Amino acid sequence: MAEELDLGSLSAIDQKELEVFCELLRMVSGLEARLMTSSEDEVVHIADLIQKGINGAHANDTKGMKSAVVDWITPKGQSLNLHIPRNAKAGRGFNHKCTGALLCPARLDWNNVESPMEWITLKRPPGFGRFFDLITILLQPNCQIQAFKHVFTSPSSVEQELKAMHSGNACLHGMRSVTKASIAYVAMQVRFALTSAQVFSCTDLVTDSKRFYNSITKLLDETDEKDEVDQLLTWWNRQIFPLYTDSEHMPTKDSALAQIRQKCEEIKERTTSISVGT
DNA sequence: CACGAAGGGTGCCTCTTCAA
DNA sequence: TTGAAGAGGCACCCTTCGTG
Repeated sequence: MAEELDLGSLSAIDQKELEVFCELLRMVSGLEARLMTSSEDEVVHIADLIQKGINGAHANDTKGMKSAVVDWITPKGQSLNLHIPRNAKAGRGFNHKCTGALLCPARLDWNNVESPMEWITLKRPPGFGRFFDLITILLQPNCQIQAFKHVFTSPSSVEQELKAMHSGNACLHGMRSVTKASIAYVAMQVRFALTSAQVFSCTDLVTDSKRFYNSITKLLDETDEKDEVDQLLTWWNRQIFPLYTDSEHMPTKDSALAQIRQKCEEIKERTTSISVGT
C-alpha cells in the first residue's frame, strides 16, 4: 500500500502518519483486507471506531493517572508538605513545589526560580526550539516507569507486590517491549497529570502537549544518537518487560540516568546561544 | 480435581462541564 | 448548540483461592 505512494511528495507530518497507519495494519491482522474490500461508508465507520478507541483509551489513561500520580510523587510512608488532592488539579502545576520541580525544564534550576510567575515569563522565550520543553521528569525514571506500568501493564503492576489477576494491556496485545512512541506518550500523560490544567488539549498554548510529544520522539529518533537511545530502550525494557529482555547487555540504572542527563546537557548547550526571557 | 466466591482489570456507557 | 474531555459506575472477563 505504502509502496505505491511517492513518499517524497508527502510532508513530514503525512509521512509520520503513514508510518503509524502501516504499523496499525501490521498489528491488526485482517484490517488491510477489510479496508480494501469495504465501501467508502464502511471505511469511514472503521475510522470512527478506531478514533473512538483512541479517545477512550486516552481518556482512561488520563483519568487513572490523575489520582495515581499523587502517590508516585509522594515519598513512601510520608505525606507531601502541601497536600495535593487526588481528584483535583487546582493545587498542581507551578502552584506546588513538587509538581513544579518536575515540570521545570531541564535547562532551568527550579530551586533558583524565585516564583512561579518568574517561571511563567521564562516559559516560552522567542526562538526556543523543540527541546525547550524537555522537562526534568525525564530525569525521574522511577515516576516514568510507574506511569508506563500503570498504562501498559496494569495499575496494580506499579506496586512491587503484584496483585493483578487479569492480564494487562501489554499482555493482551502482545506488547513485549517499549517503543519510543510509548515512552513519549507516557511522558506526555505524566506531564499533563502534574499540571494544573483541567482539560487536556494537544494544542493549547499552556500545556502544548503535541509539541512536547514531538520533541521527545524526535529526540529518540536522532540517528546519530542511535547507540545511546538503544541502550536507553534496553534499560527501559528491563524495567518494564524483564521476562522478555536479555539482561546480559543491560545498562545499569545509573548509566541510563547518566545518558539522560548527558542528553539534557547537550540540549542545554545547543540552546545557550538563545537568550532566555521575554 | 471441580466448583463457586472473591478480587482485580478493562471496556463501555452515561452524565456533567466547558470551550468554541 | 455542539463536541470534546473527565468522572463515576457497571458489566464482563480472568485468575486465584478456599472448600468439598
